[in-house]
Amino acid sequence: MARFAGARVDLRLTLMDSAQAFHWREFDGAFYAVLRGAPVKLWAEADGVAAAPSDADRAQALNHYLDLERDYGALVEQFSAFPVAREAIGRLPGLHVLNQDPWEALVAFILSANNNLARIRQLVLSLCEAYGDRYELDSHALYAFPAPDRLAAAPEADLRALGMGYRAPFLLRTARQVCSGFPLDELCRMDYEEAHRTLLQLSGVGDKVADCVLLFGCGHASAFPVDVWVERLMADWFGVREKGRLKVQRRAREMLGGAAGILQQYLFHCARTGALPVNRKAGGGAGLGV
DNA sequence: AGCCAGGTTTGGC
DNA sequence: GCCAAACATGGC
Repeated sequence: MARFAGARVDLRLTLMDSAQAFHWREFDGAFYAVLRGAPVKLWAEADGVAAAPSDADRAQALNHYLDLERDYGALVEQFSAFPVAREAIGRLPGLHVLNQDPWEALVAFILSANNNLARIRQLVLSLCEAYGDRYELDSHALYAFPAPDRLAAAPEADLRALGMGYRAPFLLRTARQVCSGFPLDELCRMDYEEAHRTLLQLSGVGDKVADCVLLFGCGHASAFPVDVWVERLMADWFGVREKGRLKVQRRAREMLGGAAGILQQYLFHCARTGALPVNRKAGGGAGLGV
């Protein structure tokens, strides 16, 4: 068993409740998924996190996946110019931004378009169960994310039967693009602008989904996905009331800098859960008195 | 019944 | 470049 002593990450919040990954499952207080072709179990201990099964490579991979290298304690100081940032960060101790596989983030967030969290999770799990390799751990069946070629070979009607709806052809086209040489693994080495521009070539990927892939799957911490909630919160809490979401994204990245995306997760979660108040109509707000 | 959900695509100016 | 409509599905 591998131990990550002193790890402050809140597993349930980060893996299940923060809407950045959708394929983790919880059994008896532990969290299970297939990572890099092998099933993993994570659970909280008195001082840190434990993982099984364990080997040196896996521990190293998990350390990165859970973003344990980042100094989350420094975030409040880093965003001290924005009182609402302190408020949001303080309310969500242990929320980390995962370093996921870019393909997995890409698939999950294509499915996220104009969709709700419960259904995104259901679709991702269905996709894994239908096309991913099956594993078993602690007598629980676990399914890996299907590789691009597995998805590319699926009939569109079958994807629709799983509930993908109009996103089925997007997913198919993107799977084929990835199979025929799209540089998914090089996005992490490109600068943000180039990586963002490159992702827009994929079917079903617009500005927002591209930013999710960059933030959750490519280590681009400055990527700042602007969805309905973030659009509202940027208007209400930061006074950013630009017309389009891309403009809001640009303003936010200027204001918040290299870790904009990390803060985005805290803000997004507070807005979505109502922990901090936002107006439903974007731009209508009187602001927050903090 | 109608609106909403971590939007994108398409087609018209 | 900006704008509106269409797009599947399920929960409330």
